[in-house]
Amino acid sequence: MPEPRSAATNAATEDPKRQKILDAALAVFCERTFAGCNVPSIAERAGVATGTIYRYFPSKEALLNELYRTWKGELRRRLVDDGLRLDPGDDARAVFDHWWTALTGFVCDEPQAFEFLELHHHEPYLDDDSHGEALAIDAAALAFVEAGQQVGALRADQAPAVLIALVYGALAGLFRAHRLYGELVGTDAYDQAADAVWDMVRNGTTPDPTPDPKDER
Amino acid sequence: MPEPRSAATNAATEDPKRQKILDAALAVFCERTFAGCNVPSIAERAGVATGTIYRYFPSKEALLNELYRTWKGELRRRLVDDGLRLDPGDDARAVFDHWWTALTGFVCDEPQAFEFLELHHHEPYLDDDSHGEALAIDAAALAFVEAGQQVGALRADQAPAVLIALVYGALAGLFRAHRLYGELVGTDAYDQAADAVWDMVRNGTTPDPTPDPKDER
Amino acid sequence: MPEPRSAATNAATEDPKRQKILDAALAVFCERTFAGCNVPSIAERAGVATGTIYRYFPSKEALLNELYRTWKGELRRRLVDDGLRLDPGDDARAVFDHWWTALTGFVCDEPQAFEFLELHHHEPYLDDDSHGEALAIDAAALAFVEAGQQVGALRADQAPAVLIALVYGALAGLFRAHRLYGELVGTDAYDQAADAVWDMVRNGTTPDPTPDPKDER
Amino acid sequence: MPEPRSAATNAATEDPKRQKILDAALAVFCERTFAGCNVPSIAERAGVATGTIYRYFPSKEALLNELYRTWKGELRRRLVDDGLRLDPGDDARAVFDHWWTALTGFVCDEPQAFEFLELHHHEPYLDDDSHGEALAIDAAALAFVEAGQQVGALRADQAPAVLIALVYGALAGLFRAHRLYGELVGTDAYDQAADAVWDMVRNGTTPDPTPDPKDER
DNA sequence: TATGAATGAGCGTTCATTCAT
DNA sequence: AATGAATGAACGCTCATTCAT
Repeated sequence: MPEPRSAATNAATEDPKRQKILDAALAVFCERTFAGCNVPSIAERAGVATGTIYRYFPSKEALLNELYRTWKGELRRRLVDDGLRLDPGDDARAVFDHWWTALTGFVCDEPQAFEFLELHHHEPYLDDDSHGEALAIDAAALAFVEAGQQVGALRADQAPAVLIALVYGALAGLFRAHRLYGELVGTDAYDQAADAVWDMVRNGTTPDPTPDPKDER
Repeated sequence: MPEPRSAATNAATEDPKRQKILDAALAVFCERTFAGCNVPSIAERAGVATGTIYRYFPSKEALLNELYRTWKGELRRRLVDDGLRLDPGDDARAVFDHWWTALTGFVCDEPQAFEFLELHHHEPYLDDDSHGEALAIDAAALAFVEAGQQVGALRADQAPAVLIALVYGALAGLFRAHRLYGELVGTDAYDQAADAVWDMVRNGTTPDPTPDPKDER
Repeated sequence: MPEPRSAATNAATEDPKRQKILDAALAVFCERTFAGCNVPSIAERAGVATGTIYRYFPSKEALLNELYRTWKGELRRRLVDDGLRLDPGDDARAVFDHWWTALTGFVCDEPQAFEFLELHHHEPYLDDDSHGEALAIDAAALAFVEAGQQVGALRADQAPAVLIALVYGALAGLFRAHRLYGELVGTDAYDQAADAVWDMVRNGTTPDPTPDPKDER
Repeated sequence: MPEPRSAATNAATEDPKRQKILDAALAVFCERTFAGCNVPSIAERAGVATGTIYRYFPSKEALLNELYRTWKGELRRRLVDDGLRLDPGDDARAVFDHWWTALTGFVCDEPQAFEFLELHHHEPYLDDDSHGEALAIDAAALAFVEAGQQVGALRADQAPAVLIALVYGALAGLFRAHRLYGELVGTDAYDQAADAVWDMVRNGTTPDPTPDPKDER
């Protein structure tokens, strides 16, 4: 069982200088995107010489992929590995809450990492390992949603992939609003939004009480 | 009902070669992002020589901004200008449907444009006009949501900006899933998702009947 | 005997549009130098389309050379051809005055042409014809100066080429000062300077009356 | 007497690679002018890669200005700073000799630098520092000439600026002849020409004995 | 091991020249 | 004959990467 400590505790990441470079790259990639920044700016942010970067990473692209793999992996760990500890008898809302908490926990603990992932998920520079990490999350989420639908806890009028996309998208939207309009959308908004997002995916929301509520049941 | 003619019908965009360059740039920016592509690749896609680009646009950056302004403007037109035609007496769900239809209509009619906007909303290269177009949409959406909350149609336990972020984010999530897993998430998913998204923002969803889990079934 | 009318009256230069291009090029070359300007700027100044320039001149370089040849030729005409009309019995100061007047006349009548010649005499783009025109002037001047030295009118302590260089250089210096500090150095300065320049080249200036003036005689 | 060490002994110019680039640029600017040459040709001449130029100078234009400022400054040093060491009691010819020697010394020691200055004094790319250096020389020369005129040593029938222009122009003319017809005009011509140039500016040349042409012989 | 100067391919952009109209 | 849009080689400059120190 993996240790749930920070992503920095990867096997490969014991070297503190290596970590400083990764942190600096994360920050710079967020500010200017992968293609929009240059390697010396990462080195400067890390407090090392440009050449030093190439002692730890074979290329700028490899740095991107390591970062992507690491943080997408950390997200997966929070979502999936901890998810396995859930009691199968837990009710649906508890399962949802677990997922939402894991998601928002990641976003609040590592906002830069989340922004980085959002910003670079479509880069043609990502390698198969990076994509694999993303797919692993999707697969786990899919299984949970399908189970939730089968027990009637989650609405069945949407494909599982759609529900996942809606939830993840809603979180990403919240995050973006938080970044842009920090004053209007505080970090507590993530918790408060749980109810609304749950209403989107749960089964049994009362339909619009338009003509005859009985028909709807 | 919005006219489905393309945003290309702008006054400034009658010149077909200019339009070919804009279309090519849209495609290339989507595939490789602004900073990740080079001008000759846009020229090649447009079927013109590199120098020709500069007869129509003063710089690569100007091309990005024209594209951003044009398409964000088209989205605003669909959302806001047509929105004004709504009868103020329309009920909340009808207003929501209008917005959702306008949003998904744009996404389905111009998927590349939507992807481009999603991909470049954070670029430091965007000028004031481009940002202004984005702010105009936000302002209009905010007004609608506040009105909806005041008449009790939209849930009041979330800040207006949060509701907007959740809805827009859900759509963007859907779109991304559609791009990645086209087979699982068809284009009809946009319409079907309307109910789920509406449940997220409307007022009056039955609270979870926590006391008695049996009802949940 | 050539007609002393303006240089524009060359055989090849009857076409007024051709002349407009030459005039525009002269102005633009003066302002920004040959290598520092572009062809469209010449066309704009001439009031023609860019392509039209190439109906009259095979290349930008050919335009430079035609201009150089034409104006250096005009200068030669003023200096040499008119010089032949001088009565061989004229005294030396009259000969000098003739040359100085021809030189300053050219500078005052065609300041832009003179500036152009000064600015481009060293260009590697000049062809043999252009250089030939320059050499023709030098040769004629050389003959006059040698004659002047032999009859004792011009100082013999300097090589003929040196005297020519000093006079021409003094004029060019005057011209440059006139351009830069127009207020301090008016156009009448050219005439006034004749005495000073003549004192530089004539024979028989009293040497410094240092010890014994008698010795000097 | 000025120290004949090169201007390269500037504080900012200790770095030998930087100096190699400056030297190469000087040579290439002389051969092809600023606008007529490209940066790779300078790099090749300096024996470095193109990119290396930009480690030492922010732009091609900055290279031009550094060169102009440096060499115009060196000329000023030779003319003005050493000029202050003159004994105020020195007679006018001695003052003139000092200036002429300083001028010709610079031309003979640094012919390329002089040619560069002559070739680029009119560039629109020169910055304020560069122009300032040129103005400093003019101002110093002006003061000396005005003083010379007031004590009656220099001719008063010409404006001070005119006398300066004539002398500097004569030197430049000599230099140009030396470059073009090296065989006819040797480097010793600079010294020999001092008498002639002095006769141009000093007071008290015998006026032409016009009354009796016989004396002229 | 760490540095940062050096490299040169590749970038965004310009411009002499061409050619369909 | 004249136009000016189009071309693409060449420009000034940047930057991922290398390597002598």
